[in-house]
Amino acid sequence: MIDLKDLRENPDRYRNAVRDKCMDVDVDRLLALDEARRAILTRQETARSEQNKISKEIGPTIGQLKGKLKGAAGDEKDRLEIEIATLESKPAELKAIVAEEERHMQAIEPEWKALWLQVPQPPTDEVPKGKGSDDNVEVRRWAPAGWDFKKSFAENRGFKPRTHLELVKMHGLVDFERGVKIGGTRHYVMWGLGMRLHQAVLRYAVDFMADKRGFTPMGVPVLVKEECMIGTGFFPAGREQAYHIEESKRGSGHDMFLTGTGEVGLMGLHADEILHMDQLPLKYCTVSTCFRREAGAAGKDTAGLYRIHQFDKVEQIVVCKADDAESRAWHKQMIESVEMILQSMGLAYRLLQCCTGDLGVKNEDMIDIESWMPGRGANGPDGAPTGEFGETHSASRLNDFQCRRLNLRYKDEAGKMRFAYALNNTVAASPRILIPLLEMHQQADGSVIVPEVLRPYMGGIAKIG
RNA sequence: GGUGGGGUGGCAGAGUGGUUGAAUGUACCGGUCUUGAAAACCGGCAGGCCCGUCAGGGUCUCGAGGGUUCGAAUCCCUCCCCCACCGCCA
Repeated sequence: MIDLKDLRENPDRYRNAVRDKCMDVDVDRLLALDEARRAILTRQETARSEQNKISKEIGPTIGQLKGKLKGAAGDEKDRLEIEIATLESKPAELKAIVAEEERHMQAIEPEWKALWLQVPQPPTDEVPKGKGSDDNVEVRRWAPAGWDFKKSFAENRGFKPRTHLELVKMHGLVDFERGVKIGGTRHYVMWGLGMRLHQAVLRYAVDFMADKRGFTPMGVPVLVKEECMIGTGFFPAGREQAYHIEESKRGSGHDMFLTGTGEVGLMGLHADEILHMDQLPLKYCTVSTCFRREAGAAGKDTAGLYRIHQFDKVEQIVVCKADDAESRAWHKQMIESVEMILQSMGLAYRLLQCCTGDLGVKNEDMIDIESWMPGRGANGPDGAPTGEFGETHSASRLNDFQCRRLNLRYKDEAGKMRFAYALNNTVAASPRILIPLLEMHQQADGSVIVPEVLRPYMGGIAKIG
């Protein structure tokens, strides 16, 4: 969530942010509500102040009189009762004002809060303006030795590629039919070596982050409270995307939501905390099962492992000082980790600078990493797919947007309270990453070479099939 | 799931209707003393919001929400969480 004071002082900054991110938030309505709210607050507090003052003045007197009343009788008793009643009537008027303003407040506060939560983090200046993913700008690409992006798979490798769908079927790595039987559409069963490969990628990614990059591995809840979803910025916008467990409907407890990324649990860890400067930066990673309803994606990527309701993901987050240069440095480093992993697995990829229209509410800057998937895209003249990049990673800088919502602060050198800056980035999401992994390492006979870095996690198996 | 106990400042721990945003201890920060450290002593030490150029003022917060009252950390209701024991159990 954004800083309301900044909104008041620089409303255009946020009007532009809404426009550039192609969102629909009535910033001016929020400004009007905010002003009305402050006016109410002022009136209410003035009345309260008066009330407290009177209360302090007459309170002890009433106490004394009531004490006397206990032992009094006859005329004396009547006199005391009247005196007490007179004193007590004084604050009644003020109490009415407070209650009145409270009603006004309740009339506007829900809308005020709802709008506030929707105002997006403004993109940084260098983020290219654009409407959506088509306007993202390629930053650079990388391919393993012997792979030329300009050539087709067949030209590169000397044979027609199979899609990951064919490969997993051929080796019995994934069973889609039974997955659907058990869980419905967009479900699957990882089978045998398929499961081992899936686990190998995840284990490798966690170990890499822990051993080579100094990130602390964590296990965090994937079933979380609503405030965690709001705090991390996924709600209200992403409400339709999350599975909702309505425990409260059973008469007790609170509702819960299944997280779509480990980021939620990792960032929720220090919500409402004031960290000591030297605890920063926090460098955490986690592997967690991720759940996504894929609402609104009906009919899109229906086949295969690309778009599914449940998957596993190694995620990394950094919480650092409120410093732009530091945030950028961490962003670079986090992306570097991903590149090292992709390169070590021999996967071709490209980095995209996402345009304003492709950013979410919470980020000010985002780099997507897309891996080359030979089995995607339309069929070429040889009847084989021409291949296509598919998003496998996303690295965001959130400024203080998320920590502000989570109320995650630290005291800076000067002793000033500040909201920390946050970043997050996919390390490896599987089984989606298995698509390029299988397709890029397939051999003419359909067997698949297991990248060397994964073999220790596969019991030494070097080839599938 | 049952029964009982409990949620107060970084931690510990007072406080059961009225100058208590909260005693005291401890931790932490600054100072005195010391060659240095420790000890001792002195001082400081919650956050949000609103108003104000500043100085400062006001208001809210004692698990959360609601209620009673002129006034609530203190009384009532609902919920959440923690601890102990019993039952059940991956």
